[in-house]
Amino acid sequence: MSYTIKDVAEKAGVSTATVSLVVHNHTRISPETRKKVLKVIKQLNYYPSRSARGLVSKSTGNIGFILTEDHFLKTEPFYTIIFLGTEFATRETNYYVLLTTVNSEFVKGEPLPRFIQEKNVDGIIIAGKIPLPMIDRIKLMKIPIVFVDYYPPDGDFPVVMIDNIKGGMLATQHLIELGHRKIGFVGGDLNHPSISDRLYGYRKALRQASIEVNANYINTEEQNTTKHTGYLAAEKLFAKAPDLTAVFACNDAMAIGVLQFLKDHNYKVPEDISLIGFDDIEYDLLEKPSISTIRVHKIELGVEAMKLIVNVVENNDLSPKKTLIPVELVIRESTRKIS
Amino acid sequence: MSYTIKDVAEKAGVSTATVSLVVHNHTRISPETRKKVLKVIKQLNYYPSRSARGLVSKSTGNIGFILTEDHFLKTEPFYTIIFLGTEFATRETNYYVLLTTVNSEFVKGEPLPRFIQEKNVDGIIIAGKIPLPMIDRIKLMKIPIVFVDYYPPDGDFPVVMIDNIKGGMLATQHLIELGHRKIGFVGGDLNHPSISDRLYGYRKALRQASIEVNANYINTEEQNTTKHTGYLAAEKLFAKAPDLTAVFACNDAMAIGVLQFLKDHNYKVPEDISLIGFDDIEYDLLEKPSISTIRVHKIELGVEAMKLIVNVVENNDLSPKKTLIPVELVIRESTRKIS
DNA sequence: TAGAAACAGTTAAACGTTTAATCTAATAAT
DNA sequence: ATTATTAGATTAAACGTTTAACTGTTTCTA
Repeated sequence: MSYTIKDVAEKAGVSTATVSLVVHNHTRISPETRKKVLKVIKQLNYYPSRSARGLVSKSTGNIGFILTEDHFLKTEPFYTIIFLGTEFATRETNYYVLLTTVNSEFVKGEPLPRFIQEKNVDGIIIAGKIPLPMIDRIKLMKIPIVFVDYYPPDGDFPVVMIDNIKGGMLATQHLIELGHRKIGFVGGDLNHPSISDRLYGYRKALRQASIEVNANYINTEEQNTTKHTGYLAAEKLFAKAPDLTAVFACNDAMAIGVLQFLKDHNYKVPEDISLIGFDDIEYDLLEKPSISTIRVHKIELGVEAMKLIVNVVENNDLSPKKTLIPVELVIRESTRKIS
Repeated sequence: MSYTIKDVAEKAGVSTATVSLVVHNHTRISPETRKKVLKVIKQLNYYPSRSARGLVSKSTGNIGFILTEDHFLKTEPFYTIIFLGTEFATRETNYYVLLTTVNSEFVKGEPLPRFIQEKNVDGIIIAGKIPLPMIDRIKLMKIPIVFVDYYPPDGDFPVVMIDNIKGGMLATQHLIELGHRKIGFVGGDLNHPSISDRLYGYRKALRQASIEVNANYINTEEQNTTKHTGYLAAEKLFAKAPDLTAVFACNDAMAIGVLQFLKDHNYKVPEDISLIGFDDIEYDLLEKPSISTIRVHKIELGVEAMKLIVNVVENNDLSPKKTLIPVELVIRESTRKIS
């Protein structure tokens, strides 16, 4: 076994309490004693036992990370990168992240994730949309929660969001600056704040440029945001509005579907139609033309979520903070000046 | 706070020891007592405290999962799915998975992942290739290890591997059955057992079909297996062997690179050249033609790895087991009968 | 110079389990 | 009828920390 606090105490000629105080940077310890103890700690390569610590402090040192299986398995890595961000952030802290996926349909009475049942987490990060009834159940457990890239309509939790409105505006303004006036919007589930905000940004940019918002230019019938639904949405959109010169898709996956539709129907991108997406999924397997997009710093979403939940857990700071992660326009090959 | 073993004991009118024995399915308890206790446990929704348990049993209940950052961020989800598999498998057990990424270059003296330093895991799963010096350092910590989709040249650890030889043979045989005789192989780092085994399978299939193995048909100069290196490898391959009618790429990412090269050079797939990959990355964003491949059950790789490490941890079963996960041929649009 | 205050460290209880050792009562063996 | 065995339950120590309360010095204050 490893060394314990007792070993350190003996070797340093102090009590275990002193060692503990040194480990916790308590002020009641003289510099010399601190130095002496720290030296022994280093010598023995001592690390406090999490179990012992947890037992007395009634905390686990774990943060739970919940997302739906769909989101995890999604072909473009988005939420997994956010998860990686939380993992990065834990390195600055004393926490560990426990990931679990949940079903996107929550059957009433279904058990909650094991780490919640067993109360083996001090706090929870929920990434992306998960079923509302599940959120209600989790709330009952009285474990602090922060949301990332989603939040439920009611209840005010700390939240980390992409600056979606700004992103929607940037994308639309980019197209406007290129001379486009007939700009389509392809979106998914408007109950998702990320998507409705992107649409809001689109509208706002148009209004600011004194361009009328045309309902025929907007398709938000699809519930999911995949290549496939992007294709379908593009079909409907161009059936209604064949005069479009540009399309803003609410994420890259849909943009790729739109692109496919355009290729299949002999529109040239960007010659005939300009196309812009959102998310900047880092996927080098894609073909030409590369798609202009709004870059989202996924790692940072995770990092901020972790910082937020740690703050809640440690300082019991329940003020429902909302952190916005900035976005940036990335111009690639799929957008160009209107001809 | 939650209820403790004491609460259960009191309410059931027994000692805490009895409750503990019931929880552990010990035989020394009469059926009536067991029933009584279980009822109270359910009533109070009691779960034993991990910390308390860990303290006395000197175990953490955690399994560490290590992979390189490159592998995590890899654009095609492969190792992340394996990780998800381990998470699935934990649901049947009492363990939790702690993931950490490490740098693919290990600088001597660099600290090990935190969960190793702090001894906060009972066992470790290492996924994919990681630096050998790091493995040596980890070995010193005397924590059980299993490898998945990679194993170091020396040392015999329990290991979960894809049935790469079989896969290599299946892919090659498929091409042979379609009438191809001039079949190229595009590979990466031969120090990786997965890749060398796929090449071995390729050779074996050719020999079995009495087709001479032509060194010009094989390119394994690239170290990485990406779309980009696939493209480069295809360039070199076709420079040396312009008469090829089919290519077997050692993974799908490289296959996509090869496909790009072929498109750029006016080869039609599958009319002129048949192309097959390996891995079956589930990525619906790709374009036509869809690529035939060898399907790998990634979830199962993770599940088996978890089973293996739990077996090692709980039963101290150190026999270096090697589990092979079966593969299957998936025929899509990129392969067809030679014309 | 007495008493208060500040400083630096120690003592010991508590956290919630597990488990070896022990006890008790019932049953079996002689 | 006595002893041995067994089944079923309990007792109590141990695991490695944290921390409130305490002790003994030293330094300050009036």
